[in-house]
Amino acid sequence: MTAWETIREELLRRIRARDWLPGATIPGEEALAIEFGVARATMNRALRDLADAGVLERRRKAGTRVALHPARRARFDIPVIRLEVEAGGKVHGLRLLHQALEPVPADIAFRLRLPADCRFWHLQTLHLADSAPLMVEDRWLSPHVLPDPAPDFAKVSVNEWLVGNVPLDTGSIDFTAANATEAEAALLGTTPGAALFVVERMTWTDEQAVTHVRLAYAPGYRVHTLL
Amino acid sequence: MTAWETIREELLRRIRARDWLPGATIPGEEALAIEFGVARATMNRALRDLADAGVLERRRKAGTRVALHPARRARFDIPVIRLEVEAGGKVHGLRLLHQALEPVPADIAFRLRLPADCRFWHLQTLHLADSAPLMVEDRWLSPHVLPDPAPDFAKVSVNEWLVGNVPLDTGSIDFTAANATEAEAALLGTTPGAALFVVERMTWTDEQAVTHVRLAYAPGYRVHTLL
DNA sequence: GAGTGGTCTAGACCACCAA
DNA sequence: TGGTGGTCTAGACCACTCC
Repeated sequence: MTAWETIREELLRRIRARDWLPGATIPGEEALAIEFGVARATMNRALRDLADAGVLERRRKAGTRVALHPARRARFDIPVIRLEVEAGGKVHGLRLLHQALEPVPADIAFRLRLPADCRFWHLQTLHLADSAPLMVEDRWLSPHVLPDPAPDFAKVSVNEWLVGNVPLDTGSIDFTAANATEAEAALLGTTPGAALFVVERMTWTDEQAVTHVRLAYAPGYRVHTLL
Repeated sequence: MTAWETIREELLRRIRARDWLPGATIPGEEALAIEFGVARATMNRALRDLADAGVLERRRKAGTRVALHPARRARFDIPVIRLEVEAGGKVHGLRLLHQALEPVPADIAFRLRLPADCRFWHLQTLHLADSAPLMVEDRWLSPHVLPDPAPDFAKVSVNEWLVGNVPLDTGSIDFTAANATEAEAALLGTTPGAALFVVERMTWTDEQAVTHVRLAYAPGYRVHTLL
């Protein structure tokens, strides 16, 4: 355990032991550095780490306070389907179900900040784990990012091709739930109406929409994060 | 923009422009520090930030490499229901539906690492936004953490009482989807079988299980994160 | 063993913002 | 406008791990 980690644990202990109450101002960086016998930079590292985690709130002049609602932030690993499947000791499979240039539906065009009447590649793919259906991917992909002989998405997952070939910029991820349509249920081997965990990702590069993808997972799937 | 942030952006630009390919080793900290004309600590800050974000992978002796699957990690704010409701300009309401000491169900006891035949407080609460049902909370709470005159959970949300009064330690969050039971549907004003977004949190303090809570949100709810 | 990143120091200047 | 956190430097030693 390094010095700044040890200090961070001690600061956390004081907060959890309620030596420092939520909302209270704690001593300044310099005072704490002297108390713990370290350089200010080391104390800064510990304090900044707790501020990043949402445990402390820091402002110049105002000082450092204990957050009123601690542990408000967490990290999670964005699921990468192939790695997830292979981590479970299974083989990842793909089945490209549909690929065509089609007008982007209005709601998706709006969320991608696209003008009306855009045509994107519409791709539907079934992902398998050891031949068991795991997830249905419904993607709208800008034709402007594809090279002239387009890649064969029956062999390479669109996602993996993108991360390897298109410089991504900004993006967002949403998590929600949806009832399985009849088509989804048939593909995933479940019943229509079953609750599916849905991930929606959008990405832009250089202000240009690249892709919108909706991943609907078979029942039982869950995202797990430690605090 | 500070120096280390400027450097981070330039490093990101090189990665996205494919000057540095995924998997490739990039120059060492010291070499880059010289190139950018900054101290090694400043360069370290930029490189460490990208490694935290999952863009770079760093190992002693082996050097720094561009990650094969960039942007694999993201942060999100753990939803705090009352704040979320109030951020939407609405009033957060509570209705305590059930409170009793009951044996913990086997599956939850197992996940909380509890011995068999434990009795916890079982609390069911309906959360409202401007009197519209928003979320059903089903919680198992260790009786050991409550003071003798127990708090009135009809007035204070259990969650808010906990973060204010119990030193929390480790925990986990899961996201999944579930079909609404008849009881849930009635409470949330939807139909049985509707797909609900479900958050499950568990917390321990000092190796002792504190609580297991399952939050089932009304249809339409989503968690949103920027990348 | 040797090269790389990880940490730490003592000091300095700066940016922000509450008083 | 002064106090606080944010950043930066030049240098040092250490810890890990690949060779």
